[in-house]
Amino acid sequence: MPQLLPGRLKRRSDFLRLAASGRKIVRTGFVLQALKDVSASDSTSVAPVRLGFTATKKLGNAVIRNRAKRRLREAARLVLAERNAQGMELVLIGRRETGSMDFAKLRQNLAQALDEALHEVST
RNA sequence: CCAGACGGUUGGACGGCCGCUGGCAGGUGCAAAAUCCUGCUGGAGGAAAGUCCGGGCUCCACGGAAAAACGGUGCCGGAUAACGUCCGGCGGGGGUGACCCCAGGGAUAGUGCCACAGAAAACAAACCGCCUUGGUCCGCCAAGGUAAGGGUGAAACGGUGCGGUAAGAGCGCACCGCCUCUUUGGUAACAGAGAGGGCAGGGUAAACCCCACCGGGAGCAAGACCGAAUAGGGGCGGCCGGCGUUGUGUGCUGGAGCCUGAUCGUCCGACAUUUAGCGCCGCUUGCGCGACAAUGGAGGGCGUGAAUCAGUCUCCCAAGUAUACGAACGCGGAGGUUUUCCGGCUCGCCGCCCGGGUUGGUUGCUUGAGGCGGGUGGUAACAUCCGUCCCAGAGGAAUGGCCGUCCAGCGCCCGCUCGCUUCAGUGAGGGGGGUGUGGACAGAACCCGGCUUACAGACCGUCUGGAUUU
Repeated sequence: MPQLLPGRLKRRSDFLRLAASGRKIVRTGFVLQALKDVSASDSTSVAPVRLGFTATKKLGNAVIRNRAKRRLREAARLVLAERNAQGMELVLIGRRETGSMDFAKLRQNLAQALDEALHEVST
């Protein structure tokens, strides 16, 4: 089946909703918040997975924050390509080690966390 | 070669796989837009940072200008769109020097302040002193003169020397400094020279202040356009609708008025009847005419004061009545709040149209005081001319993620050369081999000119001081 292109979460209200009621999974390199997209659950069309990224000022200056977001975005792109996460809303929050840790490890952690989140939501 | 001063350039290179975003071309679509696919091509900085100055641009305010207030700037000249920036000078200070630093207008407009110490901190005074005179119990005391010396301080009323004097003092003189005037050079800041003045005018304006000059405010989240759903606003049409009160419209009754008619009043009045009288006869109770008057009277004229009736029309809506109306209120009803009660809330429904406006979208948005190369003018900042180039435009915010090879740089090991020295070590050097490590500060957000701050290093040029060789 054709994988729909992932959409983006952009509004502050979306992030707050995920933070309040999403499933929260902490791993080295990131914090994952996942939630089933309620707005699209009853419709017949398949909803694309929606992604959001957060890097707070705690991480450092703009260069460090942007690098953390870019690495998370790339890891998510690779991990989501081999999974079906349709109808999910995901938020990835950068941590202090996101920009410097080994990328393969980051990708592996994300895959595990995502599988766990998918399992939890589906049951 | 060492040490240093100043200015400039640069801010790792190459490749592979996978992505993001702008543009162009082609394909997909009847076509436009959008989407998707393919190819080509562009895609962070010297500070993109801090947001400290100055401008462009946009909106708002404002009649022009000035003043006041507030804020800023502050030697002179130039550059510039402008600046608190830059360039060239001047003055002061530092350095052997190349060079560097300066918040550098006014203290003779006025007000204030100057801690501690010191006798005294700005207006003249005198703690220790020095000198003269007088006194003396020989310790010194009193009066006067003086400001050279001592002491305090960041700073003490020009400095040094000679003369002078009781001791002293710009008291006099010379030089230096200062002030005023004149003059020379310079656009000017200022510098030089001369004359005069015995010297006034302590510091602080990064205290108030004075003077000169500059400044309207807010910012691309400016501003402009398009505009979904929902709610709300306005208009039109259709449909349904309980009761009461009020309101509004309409009809009738009603009220008022004009006009007309009738009634009425008055006048005229044909005509009719009656009558005096007259005429005629056929002379019986016959026929004809018939004044005045009376009565009746068709009809006509006039009449407004009032009244009555009818009608048309107009006006009014106090009252009555009927009817219409989603206009108001109340009741009822319905909806919904899980159920019941109470309370509160909402209430025509449907359709169409209009306007405002939020999320959102488009625009502003990158061709500009533009970059590069060269010529000309200028000591320079810079100006100008010619040629050439188009060089990021995101929007929870693209310009990347991962990997490999290499180049600087740094560390370690092996070997080499030279020096020292107890045959074992130690120091220095260049560069050969191996190996590990490894690239700073930092991310455009409308755009420019600056300033400030951060920064691993690498390279180039000019100059200064020192050493060595010839």
